[in-house]
Amino acid sequence: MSSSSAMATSGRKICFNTQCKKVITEQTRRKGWKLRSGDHSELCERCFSSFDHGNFCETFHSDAAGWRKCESCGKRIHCGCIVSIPVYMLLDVGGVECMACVRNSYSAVSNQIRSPPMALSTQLPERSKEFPVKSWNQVSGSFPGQWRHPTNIWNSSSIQSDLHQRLSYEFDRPNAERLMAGARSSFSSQEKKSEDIHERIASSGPNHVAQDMNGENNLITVRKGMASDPSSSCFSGVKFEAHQISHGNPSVNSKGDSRSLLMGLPAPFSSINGTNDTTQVSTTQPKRQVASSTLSKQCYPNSLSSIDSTSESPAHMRNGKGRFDPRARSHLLPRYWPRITDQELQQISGDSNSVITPLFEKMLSASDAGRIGRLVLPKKCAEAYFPLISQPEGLPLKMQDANGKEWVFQFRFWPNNNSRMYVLEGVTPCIQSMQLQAGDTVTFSRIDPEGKLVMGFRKAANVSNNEQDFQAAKDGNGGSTPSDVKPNTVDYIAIPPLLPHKGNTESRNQTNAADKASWSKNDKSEFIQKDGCAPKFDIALCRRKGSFLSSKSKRLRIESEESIELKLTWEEAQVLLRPAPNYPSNVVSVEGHEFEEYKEAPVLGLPMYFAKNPEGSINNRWAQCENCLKWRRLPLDSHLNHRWTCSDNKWDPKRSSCSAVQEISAEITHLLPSRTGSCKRSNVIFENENEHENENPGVIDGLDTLANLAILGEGKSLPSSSQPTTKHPRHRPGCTCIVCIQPPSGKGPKHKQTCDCNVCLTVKRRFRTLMLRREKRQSEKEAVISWPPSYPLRQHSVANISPQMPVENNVVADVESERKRTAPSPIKTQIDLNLQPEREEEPSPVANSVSALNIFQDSVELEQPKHCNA
DNA sequence: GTACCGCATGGTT
DNA sequence: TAACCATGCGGTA
Repeated sequence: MSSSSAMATSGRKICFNTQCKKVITEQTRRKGWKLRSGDHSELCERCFSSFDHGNFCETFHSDAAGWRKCESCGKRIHCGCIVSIPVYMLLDVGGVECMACVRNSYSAVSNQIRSPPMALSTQLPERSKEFPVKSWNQVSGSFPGQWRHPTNIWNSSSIQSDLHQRLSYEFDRPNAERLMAGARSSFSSQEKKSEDIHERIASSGPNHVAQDMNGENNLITVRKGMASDPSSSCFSGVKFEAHQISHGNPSVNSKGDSRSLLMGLPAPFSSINGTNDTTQVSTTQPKRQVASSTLSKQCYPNSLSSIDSTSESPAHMRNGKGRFDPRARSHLLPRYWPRITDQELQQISGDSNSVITPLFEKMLSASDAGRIGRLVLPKKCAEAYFPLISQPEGLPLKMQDANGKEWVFQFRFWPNNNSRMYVLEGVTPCIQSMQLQAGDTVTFSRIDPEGKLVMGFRKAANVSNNEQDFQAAKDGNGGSTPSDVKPNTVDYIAIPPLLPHKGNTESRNQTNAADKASWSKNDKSEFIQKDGCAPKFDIALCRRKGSFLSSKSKRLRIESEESIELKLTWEEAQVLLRPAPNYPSNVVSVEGHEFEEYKEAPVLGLPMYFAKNPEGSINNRWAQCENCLKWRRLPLDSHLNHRWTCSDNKWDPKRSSCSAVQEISAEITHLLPSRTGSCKRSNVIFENENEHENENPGVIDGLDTLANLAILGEGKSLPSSSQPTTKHPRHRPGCTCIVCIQPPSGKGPKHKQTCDCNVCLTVKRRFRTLMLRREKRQSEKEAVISWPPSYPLRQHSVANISPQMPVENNVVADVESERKRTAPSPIKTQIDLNLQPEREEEPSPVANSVSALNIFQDSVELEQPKHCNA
């Protein structure tokens, strides 16, 4: 530049290309890339040709640094050079993409999402195919007087930023925050301003929505719509810009620069001018296109049927029968976005040539589907698509169902908090005819050109992958009532504890049990599993229900036998949680409760078992390969990795491969079936592998620890407080829970019958509950379980009694004998590891967490009565 | 006593 | 904090 300038006075310049230095004259110089000063580089013809063909950098900078490859096509891009700035885009996910690929990806999306009859598509020649990557030389014209890296403008990491800037330019609103406040809030805040627009739309009927959009006077309408909804359809913005452009200098907007054109005109509508050469506009097209592309995606994040999914693409995408109303969708909450499938559209449209415009959908709430016969309509939907009503009485609204049957509902509203609450009255017959219930979804569409409203439906149980519920769960309102969630209630229950985030056993228990407690206080009848579906483990649902159940809404409180069962399953699952490798867990004590805190998401591992021989002594350890699920016999003192597979079976080379057959053993054959079903393990001890990693091979859950210490005759010294405890798996040194505060079997002071210490109270209380449960279950189990056949449970239990322990401290597992006891002895019972007696019956989170844990522990312990020294 | 109507309340976003 | 909306609830037929 300097050299060029220096020679300017003489009328001769040298080529801006430092590797050229050719003298150029007025006749031979060509404008190259834009400089930071706003001027343009001046090139000789040869260099310009290279520049114009897009290979300038390859020609002159091939040895320079800063070369990268297009993530899509692999084409080399000189990202470290001002010359190449316009020819690539920084990807949000990292990396770069050449404009050709950007264009292609945009075209694919654009072709999918664009509604054919867009207003300006007829006004503007669609020249999106002319995507002159080579023409980036003209980008400079877009930024007079300032240096702006295009990527700063277009390649922001967030799509919203794209929109942000774009809208801020389009509407000349420097404070773009106003525009970018988000679809919801901004629309709300601007709603009053745009009310006139809405009134126009609403008063003119549903059809006029589209008409407005397509009308000649759409400039104001769209513009206001945009102003009212900054996140609104990119199409609106597009049209606005195109409109503006079509009526004026395409390169100059109201601000007097070309940014409006630059920002707003999407590729399909680009190159609209005839006066300026294509390249002048096209220099911004690539960026524009990307912005539009990403913007489009942003505008329709869940338009599964319209963009992302080919299988569910709406009919109009293929046969032109249906189309979405992008403007309208943009200002609706996502949960109301219509997601009508081909099938549904086909059903609605039949064989006619009508155009179906899905308007919105709504998941039926309990009250919607109830007998009241009122379907609450989302306000914005009602105002956008249904006729304007000024009186609360509203007006009758004809609606056709998917079968062509016509219904008449009363469309009305109630004044509510200075607003309106729109309802459709008289929907009960229709809903009943569709056999809809809470949780199902009704869809509203419009058939054009008749303008007929169509009400379709989608059964919740039929929703693929429960996306709909996800939406409802995510959005809260949509599926927040107990009956709403009927079809997937189990999912809702199962999820929260499964979230493998930083947490701990007890806190999870608390949460879990807290939910249970709250649910139990509510309507159990609402909780019915649809179609008798068994509870499922669904990770995807985990996520959504995690957020779902985090809600405090009492509407979500549900209880059922199924839920309890699933919670138990979760309780089991907790034991499978292991700290992530290299991230040992911390244990913190909060108000006397131990919390295991994972620094990283814990790993779900498979359990290990200690198999006992008929005499009750542990003779083998079994672990399950996490790949092939085969059981392998391990030494008792084996130390396992966090994720144990057959290949880790160094103790048995023959079975150190998943291909090796599983060892046939009576232990394992009895072990395996015991893992499934509601019956808990029989004669196996469930061990948390994590505990083993503490190098305590004998560590077994809770009382198992104590019992087996006795069984194994470990009259060893007590673990010091500084040593890893051998107590409850979830306990660590410093734990003050009831288990940890008491001495191991045979140690410490003995408790008298009248002792009312915390431990004894716990035992008393716990025993009562336990025995009731045991009594209930024992009859079932005795009919099924006979391990070992020659050693009935009672004998086995007795066999487990440590000779070290005082008789009165032993647990006698004989249910019959226990049943006869009216007052449980504090010294002839089992210990509830974490129970706080004074809270057990309270529906507090803590109490319930304890209960939840105990249920699981009980289930484990039921056939494994153990000793305690209370 | 029941069903309906209309508004109020409060949870959720 | 405001808006939305699911549902509760009192009044009335």
